[in-house]
Amino acid sequence: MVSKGFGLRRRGARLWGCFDAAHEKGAGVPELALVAGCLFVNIGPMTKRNPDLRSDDTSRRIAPRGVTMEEVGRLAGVSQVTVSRALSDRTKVSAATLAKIHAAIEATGFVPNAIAGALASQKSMLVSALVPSITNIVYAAALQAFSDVLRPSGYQVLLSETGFDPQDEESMIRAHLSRRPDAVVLTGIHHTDKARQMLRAADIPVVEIWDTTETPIDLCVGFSHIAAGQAAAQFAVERGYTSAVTVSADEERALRRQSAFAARFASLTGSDVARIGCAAQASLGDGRAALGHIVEAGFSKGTVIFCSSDVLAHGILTELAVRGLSAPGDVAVIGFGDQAFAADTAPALTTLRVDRSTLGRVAAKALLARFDGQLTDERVMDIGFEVIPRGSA
Amino acid sequence: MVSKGFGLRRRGARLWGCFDAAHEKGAGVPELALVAGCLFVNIGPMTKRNPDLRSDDTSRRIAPRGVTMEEVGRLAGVSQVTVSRALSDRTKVSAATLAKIHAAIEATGFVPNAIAGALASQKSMLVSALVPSITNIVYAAALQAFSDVLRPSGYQVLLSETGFDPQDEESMIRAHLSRRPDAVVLTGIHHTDKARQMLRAADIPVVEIWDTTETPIDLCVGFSHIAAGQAAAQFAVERGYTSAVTVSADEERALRRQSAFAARFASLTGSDVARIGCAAQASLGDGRAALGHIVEAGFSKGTVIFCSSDVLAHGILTELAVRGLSAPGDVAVIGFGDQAFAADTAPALTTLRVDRSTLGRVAAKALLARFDGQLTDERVMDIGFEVIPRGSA
DNA sequence: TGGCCTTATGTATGCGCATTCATTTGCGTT
DNA sequence: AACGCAAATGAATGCGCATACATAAGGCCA
Repeated sequence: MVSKGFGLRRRGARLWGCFDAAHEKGAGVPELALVAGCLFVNIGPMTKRNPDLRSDDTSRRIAPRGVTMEEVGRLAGVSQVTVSRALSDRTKVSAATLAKIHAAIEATGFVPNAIAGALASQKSMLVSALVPSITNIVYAAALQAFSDVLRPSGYQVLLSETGFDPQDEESMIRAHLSRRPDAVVLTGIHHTDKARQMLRAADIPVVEIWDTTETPIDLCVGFSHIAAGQAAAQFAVERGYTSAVTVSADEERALRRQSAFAARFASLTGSDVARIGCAAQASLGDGRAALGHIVEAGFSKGTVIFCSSDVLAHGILTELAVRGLSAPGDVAVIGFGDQAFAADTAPALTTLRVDRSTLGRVAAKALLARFDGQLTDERVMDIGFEVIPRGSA
Repeated sequence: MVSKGFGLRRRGARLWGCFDAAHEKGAGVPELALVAGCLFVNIGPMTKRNPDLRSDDTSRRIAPRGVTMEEVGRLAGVSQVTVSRALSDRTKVSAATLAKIHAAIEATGFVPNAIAGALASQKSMLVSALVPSITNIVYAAALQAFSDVLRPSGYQVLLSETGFDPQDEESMIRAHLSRRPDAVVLTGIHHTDKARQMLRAADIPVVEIWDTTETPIDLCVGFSHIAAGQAAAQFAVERGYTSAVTVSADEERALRRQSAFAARFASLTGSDVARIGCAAQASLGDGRAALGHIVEAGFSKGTVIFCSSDVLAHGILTELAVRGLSAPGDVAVIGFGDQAFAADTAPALTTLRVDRSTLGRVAAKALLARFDGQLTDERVMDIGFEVIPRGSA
């Protein structure tokens, strides 16, 4: 089935133009190159600090270090503080000084050391985000919006995948907290007790996203999966479908939607709702296979299939076409998420839209408000969802 | 088209079980709670350091700080160094001491401050990664594998999106370098001069991924997009197709594959290859539209369509079905990427596979080797690709 | 002219940890 | 008993920056 060999494999590098960083360190900046070239011998630990020698106390320095504010200041004829001030608020130094400092920065290629800044100021300008999977478009899209809102304010997002296991999440939380983020974003509302305890002790804003709860750790931005499942059932009944099957990924929130759909549909129509499950990361193939099961089990006229994701629904549509069936004529299909492709399937997919960008944006803005000292009484933000009726149901 | 209102919007939070972190700070740890509760008055700057008072020099401290090694040590009856040692290498302290330290850590909820550690050790244990888009599955998948390999060694990945503009990438690089990462991963081989200069000055490993080049900044892991395009053309010709159209996203690497395909196909068959373009983030709808253009322009028997991504190819297949045409009977379709759904389309998609996980893994292992002091002569690693013949061509 | 405020800059300090060197203790050896 | 050595621990130091406070130089008004 597979033909190999078109690609080159493990070709050794040809080192044309090869660059050796160590040799060019400080190039173009004679003053610094000189310093960098020095080799200081170990003169032993100083038994007391001698202020007069402080700036020359380079004992034990063997390897050249990066450019510091100290060096930039020396070049500009000012002290380290002035450089710091020039960078944090240009109005705090005179125009002439600012110009000299910028020139020195340009000449040295100075890049501020945010680690030192964070240690001194107790602000890391880092926000931790933990999601089950970055390859899942729904989390990635929310994070994209989240980062885009935070970035202009100088925050960077430290991202990690937790999988779907709270225990793994706990150890990731610990790792993240060691970096002293200014806030933490978690996916979902189920976390270990230990995790909640560590987060409380960290005493920083925490946002739980993708769900709502009456008992948030701190802030919460999401929507009700139960309401979503119920809304889909309501919609299906209003459209006149009298029988339903659910296909769901094995993932907590998806299962909650599935159950809510099934319960509401059953209570409205009196008919039992069959359930089909598949992996947590459901694929197009899973959807196709699910329809296979449904067809083989036999289904009545007027059946609707509620899927936990648009990908599964797309698989259902694909398999329907392959079998010469069509939606909604033979069976109706409802997806979830309103992913980019949902409007372009054939037929176009009826689905529930959750605005992932809004989710990320709202979470980010809530954090910025907190950083800004604003105390909101609104701790749980429900971004809702919409039923998007298209051709498939 | 859209029915709204099923979701609850902006519901105010009910603050049951509301938690106020500030009030519980240090709860369960009397010793620390006591310290945390103290309010130190400003006694002015010390004119000289008094070693005897050092540990009590908490002047100006108003807000309680986090637990430190110092405090853990105090509780365990040892010094800060010993705590540090216990955490970095448990064999460096006695078993009894280790136990006391662990007990103290447990009691205080101590989480090491990686910022301070990074400043002291000049190792941030952070690797920067810059990709055009995290919502693009191909980058996300590679990053997933990349992180998974680095994590066991204690490294975290700091991720940012650059879009497709080298200028934006440059400013992101600057922001990342300020965090003093231990390595940087970039997408592609086109970067601004300033960016290359900053990276050289940083004097850390740099990996360029998703492409190959004769002149890497440092390391390079990817494959040849030109070879890929040529391989697809070769395959198409071998399959007997005599006419070709290319559909490509407006993105540098995709365009390079397109050009290589077109050139090789033309040289092998003597026929001109038409080109259709679409947005950088090509969608299913773009693929459908592209087939619309192709059909309306008219196409001959034996035509193959080479797409820059599987998504576009999927769109082509979708539109073919809608128009009552089929692949490869009416036109053949070749995708690129071998995404998860490619094997499950109808017909299954013939495509070029690039192992995204391998890409990420190889890049990560190359970095670990460098961190480990291994100097490789192999700076460019070509992970190749494979043509995956399925039903569509 | 003296006092006072403002602007611009410098000095001193410590954030929390890793690291280097010094010290102590315990034990075996001659 | 004196010595040597290893294991365990402590003291001192600084990483690079932000911050609090101190100081200097003008400008303004009474």
